[in-house]
Amino acid sequence: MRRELTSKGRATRERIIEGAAAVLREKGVAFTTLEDVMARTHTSKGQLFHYFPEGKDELLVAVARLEADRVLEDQQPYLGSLDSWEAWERWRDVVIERYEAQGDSCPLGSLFQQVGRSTPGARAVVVEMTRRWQESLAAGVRALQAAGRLPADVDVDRRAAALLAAIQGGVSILLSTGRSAHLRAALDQGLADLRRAGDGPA
Amino acid sequence: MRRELTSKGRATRERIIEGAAAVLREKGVAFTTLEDVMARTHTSKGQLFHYFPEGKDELLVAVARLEADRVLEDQQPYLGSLDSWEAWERWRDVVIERYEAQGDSCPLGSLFQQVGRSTPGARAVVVEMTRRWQESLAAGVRALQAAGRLPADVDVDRRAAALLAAIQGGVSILLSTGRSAHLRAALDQGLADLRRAGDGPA
DNA sequence: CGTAAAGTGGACCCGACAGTCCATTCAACG
DNA sequence: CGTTGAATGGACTGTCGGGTCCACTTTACG
Repeated sequence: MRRELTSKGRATRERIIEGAAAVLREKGVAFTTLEDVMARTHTSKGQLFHYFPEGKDELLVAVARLEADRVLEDQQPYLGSLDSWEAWERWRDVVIERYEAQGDSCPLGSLFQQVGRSTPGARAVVVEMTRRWQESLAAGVRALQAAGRLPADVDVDRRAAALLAAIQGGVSILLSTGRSAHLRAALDQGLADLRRAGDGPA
Repeated sequence: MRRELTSKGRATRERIIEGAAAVLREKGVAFTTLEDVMARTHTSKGQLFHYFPEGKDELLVAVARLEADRVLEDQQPYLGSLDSWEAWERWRDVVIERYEAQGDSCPLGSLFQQVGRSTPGARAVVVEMTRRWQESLAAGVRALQAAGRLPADVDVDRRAAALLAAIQGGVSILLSTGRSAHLRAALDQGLADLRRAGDGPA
């Protein structure tokens, strides 16, 4: 089903996705039109539909995929070695800083919220993304266990799921209220509790 | 600025808001048109703009306000007396059940996500709603303290904020993936941790 | 070269939908 | 009653924006 693309073609396609991602980050899914993307990427309607025959939805999915990869890749340096409490705290700071910097435009949050329900394939991207992110967190928890800083009976998956939910919830609230207090609280509390699971009883 | 409304007028206004809320719950903000609302409520364009001169946005804010009240009112029986662990668990079950039943249509979530950013007054509604909800949770935590089931040095506000974020995050993930596992995990874990803060060190 | 396929530009179409306007009906009240 | 303002109905407008189409240009390749 994939058309052949020359190197020029691939470049243009890339440019469109990147540009669309930028526009989406600035204006949000709801207020972004194809014309916006065209203006930003110096392309024409023809090209847009040449590279994304299914139209807007297909483009959005492509952007979602890009942003998803980017978010994870972005955190990889921190997510990759969560084997000490200091590492976890550094990670937490990065997450908070990142989202505060973005202010109230979350490339993924809004994208998922809006696109996730409309198209069928889009939801798959979201599910996959969630799975990968949670898996990274779970790996971090396991690293703590391996390092002997956390007892073996901690429910790793539940912890990871709860942490992911904490981030999402904090971001969600940040997006709609403009305040990051909840994100902070959720992560601080989540980490503190995880830590207590180590020091505490058990 | 408020026009005089006869009793008939007030009834119609109510009917419009209720009907709009129903439609929004079913179709989501993005896909709901004024025509949908008109059809559902047996009203005409004229009436819509008669009662909501600012147009769609004003109507959406009205609905958001209604739904916000409804959600809190709905949980009040449980939120109101969170002075035992059993009460907290009952509350958690109700929350999960409620959201699972709604499936992937959250009257508030999507409403806030979409409306919250567009209009200025809408954001205020969201902030207010967040504040009230968190306050209810905080009251519950304090009730636990008062009942001697939780040490006094627990950071009540942080706990409440984290719990709220957990709910929001869980719901957010439920909405975009269709799975409630994260909501469950977040609430279970949050409660377990709160409980441990009571039994545990300290 | 030449020709076929990929790439590019943009005019055009059309449905959807928010919002306007006015004519008509209804109800309160002196 | 009659008149005034609220309540209602719905035709109409304008715009926005996704999607189609086709003419034209560039690139790949024998």
